[in-house]
Amino acid sequence: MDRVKKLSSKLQAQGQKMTKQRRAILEVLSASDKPLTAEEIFLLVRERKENTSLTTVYRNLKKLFAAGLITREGFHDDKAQFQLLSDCHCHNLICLNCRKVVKIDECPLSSFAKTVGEREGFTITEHRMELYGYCSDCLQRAKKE
Amino acid sequence: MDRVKKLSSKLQAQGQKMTKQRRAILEVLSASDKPLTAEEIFLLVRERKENTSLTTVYRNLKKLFAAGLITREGFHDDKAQFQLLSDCHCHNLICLNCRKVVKIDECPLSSFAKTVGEREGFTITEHRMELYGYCSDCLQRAKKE
DNA sequence: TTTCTTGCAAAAAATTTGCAATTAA
DNA sequence: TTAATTGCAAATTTTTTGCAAGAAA
Repeated sequence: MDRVKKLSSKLQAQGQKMTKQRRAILEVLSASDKPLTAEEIFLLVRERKENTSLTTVYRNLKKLFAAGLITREGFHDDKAQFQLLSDCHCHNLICLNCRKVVKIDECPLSSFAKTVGEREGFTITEHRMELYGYCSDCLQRAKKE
Repeated sequence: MDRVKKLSSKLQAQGQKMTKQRRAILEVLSASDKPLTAEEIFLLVRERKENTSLTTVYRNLKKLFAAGLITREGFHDDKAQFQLLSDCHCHNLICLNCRKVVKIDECPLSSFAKTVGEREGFTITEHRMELYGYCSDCLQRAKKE
């Protein structure tokens, strides 16, 4: 659980306390290979026999987001979904069927972003990129049906 | 308003009817240079003296999304935001302060996506990329303050 | 006509807030 | 000790649904 420790100190560096509930959220997110909704996180924390409430989960997700530790999106579904921001700069390849997430280490965007920023007069601070498609498992299953 | 017509026929091709309310939503989205929430769309449609209700806006956004005409995201804010899917394959550069959106025509990702897909055993059907930063106006204003 | 769509009111779901009690630093 | 955090209950906000009336093909 080295990763959770790193995140903890990042939080504490911002003057926030590390509580059982917070650690549990980070651990749940860290153990998940796909983005989770607030409610899913709440249930997973409970499964680990940690006390918490949905309210607390919401409040903490908000803080974690503001602190830049997690990502928030609602692209392919109705509810907001949260995910740890990986320490490496990397991107995701996401299966539209099973929502499996594969990390991609390469990033072809850094130089591209620089060029575009200069041309448009922007100071570019971040970017976001995801690839979507179907993983081999889901494709095979689809063929059999 | 050629763009709206194109979108209309795409909808009708799927067996849906073209109503005043639907056209108004498409026009509002088409005229906007940034993603809008359901409520903003509702208010803008009303400003155009078209009858509608929030319910109708929600129902139509859902259909438009399912039909692949619009995008939905909740990345930098709390509410879901909607935007027309541009007919050209292009990406956005978004100012984190004023939310201005600049279209970028180039896309360095097609060949990248293909390579990664083959390596990971995915059939990649779409991708998503956005650049975020601060536009020159916002930067200058920030300096003056 | 026939089927899809609208708008209202009401319901359900998601998210936030007030406040007293608890806990980490 | 003290400032941040929790959990409950209640409030708010966002989104969805049932149903009768209205509009498009």
